[in-house]
Amino acid sequence: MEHRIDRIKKQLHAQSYKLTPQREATVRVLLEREEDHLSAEDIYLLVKEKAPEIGLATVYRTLELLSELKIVDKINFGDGVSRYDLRKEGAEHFHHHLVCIECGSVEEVVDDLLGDVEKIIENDWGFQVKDHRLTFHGICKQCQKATVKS
Amino acid sequence: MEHRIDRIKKQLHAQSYKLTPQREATVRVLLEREEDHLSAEDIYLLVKEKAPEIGLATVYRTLELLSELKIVDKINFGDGVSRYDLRKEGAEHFHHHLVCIECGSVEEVVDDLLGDVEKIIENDWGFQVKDHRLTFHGICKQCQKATVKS
DNA sequence: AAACAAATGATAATAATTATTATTATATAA
DNA sequence: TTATATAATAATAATTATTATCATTTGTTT
Repeated sequence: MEHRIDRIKKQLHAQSYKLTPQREATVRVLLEREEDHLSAEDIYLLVKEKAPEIGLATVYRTLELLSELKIVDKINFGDGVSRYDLRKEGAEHFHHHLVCIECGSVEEVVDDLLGDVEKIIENDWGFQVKDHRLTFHGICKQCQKATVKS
Repeated sequence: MEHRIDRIKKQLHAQSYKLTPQREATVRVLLEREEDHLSAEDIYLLVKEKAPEIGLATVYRTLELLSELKIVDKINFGDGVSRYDLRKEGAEHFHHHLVCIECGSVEEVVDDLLGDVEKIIENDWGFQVKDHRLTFHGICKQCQKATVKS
């Protein structure tokens, strides 16, 4: 964990931003809850446990900054809320998501499955791909089992 | 166009909803501007030209209804606004989008490029895919040319 | 220590969306 | 056809997420 904090610190410094205590507390929450897809409000409440004096606006500002530096990805699953997701270390692209329409669970797919598709987009459409967002909506393993049973 | 209105009318009736004049006006706007990706506010203003007495809430309600019936897809490109996109006739899945990070233009990719990827998701993850959202962010043809010139 | 810039906290403002409510249109049953 | 239930609507209030403002604090440089 400290290693990753360090890396993020360097990424910030490279653009002459500092890792303030508030920013560090926010990053720590993101690291601890890496599997989750937290909203700004969620993150705010969790950061408050570590640093009760922090303001909501600071959390938003920090997330915005981390977003610009591609340290986190801002994603929206269709409810009106933005969620923030740490990029895996060294990952060039944003990972994919499987959203269950029954139970609302969100699973991450880290493999990049879009290599071929991106080639098609670049060759046939002349569109230079920089990043992607891919989300599948469907029924997760658990909910499939539940349906069979009932 | 009348043919497609008719189809939508039937889809509504099948769930015992009616195609009221307000709903029809909304659908007509969506059909006329099929290539665009309009926000609820955009649609409201356009519908008002046909039916000036319509209320914004009705447009929202209509779009919500059409969304549930999978007649339109609600999509969010990262600005805080939901956009509404008619499904192509007979299309099983939502089409893909190419969003230019320079000029903001949005291009549609109607071909379904995800067949193989969906198979992987179903086989390896045991996730039963019902629909997908795929958006590429990058630089469109026009902006690439512009960059070379300058 | 003085001066400057960056970052923060508190809170006001904004924008998108949803809820409420009274009214109107539509369909149904006597 | 008229009475009655139901669905849909317009207007607008309320809510929610996010952004902007601004006074204060922190940290850095000279």
